Amino acid sequence: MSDLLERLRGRGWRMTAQRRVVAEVLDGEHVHLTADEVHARAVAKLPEISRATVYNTLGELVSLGEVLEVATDKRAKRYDPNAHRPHHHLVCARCGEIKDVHPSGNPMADLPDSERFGFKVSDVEVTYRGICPNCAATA
Amino acid sequence: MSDLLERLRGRGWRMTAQRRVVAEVLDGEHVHLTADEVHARAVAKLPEISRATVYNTLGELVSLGEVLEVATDKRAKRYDPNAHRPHHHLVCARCGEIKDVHPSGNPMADLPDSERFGFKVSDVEVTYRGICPNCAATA
DNA sequence: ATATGGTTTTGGACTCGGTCTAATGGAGGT
DNA sequence: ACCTCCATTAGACCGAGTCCAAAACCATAT
Ligand SMILES: [Mn+2]
Ligand SMILES: [Mn+2]
Ligand SMILES: [Zn+2]
Ligand SMILES: [Zn+2]
Repeated sequence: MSDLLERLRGRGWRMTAQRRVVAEVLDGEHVHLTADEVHARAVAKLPEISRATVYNTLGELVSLGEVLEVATDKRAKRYDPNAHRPHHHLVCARCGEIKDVHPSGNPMADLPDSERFGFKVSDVEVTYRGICPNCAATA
Repeated sequence: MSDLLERLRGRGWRMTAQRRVVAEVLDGEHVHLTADEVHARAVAKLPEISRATVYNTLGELVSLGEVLEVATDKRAKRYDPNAHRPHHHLVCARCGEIKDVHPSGNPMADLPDSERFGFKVSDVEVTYRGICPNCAATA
């Protein structure tokens, strides 16, 4: 049973068949699907769900803070249900696979005042890039 | 006179009026223009330059390693002529202004082996987000 | 100077990811 | 049952970017 689903129910979010399948599709570890991937998997469970509803629902989940938008490549945004434990990403430059990672160290502290240009800095995002074992084998 | 222009000439890149204006537009510090911004500024100097040529030229400059693509927001890619001194970015969450920054520390070393999932990790990209002084004032 | 052929430029059609809208449907509250 | 919202839907629309075939341009050979 989906963690996300539990939390949403707990928050009194109105549950519908469509919203349920979207939440179900987004369950798991290292899940970073595009909207169209979510739609494809949702259709498998509920054939008539529309693309618009998937976008609407994803947008709401993001507003609720239950899902994160991840923009690791310059193509489609990806949706990440792992919103409650802060993490960064490791991306395969060939196939695009994305893993959640938890680097040690605090990059925030590594930005000296002289490099802040008067900004109030509130957030830092780290993206590692490389080649996944699968792609390395299929070189 | 443009540093970029010098380097391109030195590499024997065929220079044309269109390519020159694109290279000129891309000169300077903390420059991170979208393709359409480059086009707009190029048109000011050479009224009939086409959008396609701007895209072609930017693509070539990227292939040559003379310009970097930066994807700090999920909208248009930005083009960064500061390709020869590695750096990261500080982005204003409100207006989108982008500064080049040089954090201390080595985020690469902060990713333990147990968090690499067998990837051959080759690159890391750090994006700081905050509010620029200008936007803070206009709150 | 002219001819030749490869390279560059161009406008427009096209794709892709995403948003918006107006109409329809359905869940709850009375 | 009825009414009022909210959710869902199809499809039009949009911005960023790519692709293509035709035209213009440039370097060189003659
Ligand atoms: Mn993640
Ligand atoms: Mn930069
Ligand atoms: Zn891979
Ligand atoms: Zn700002």
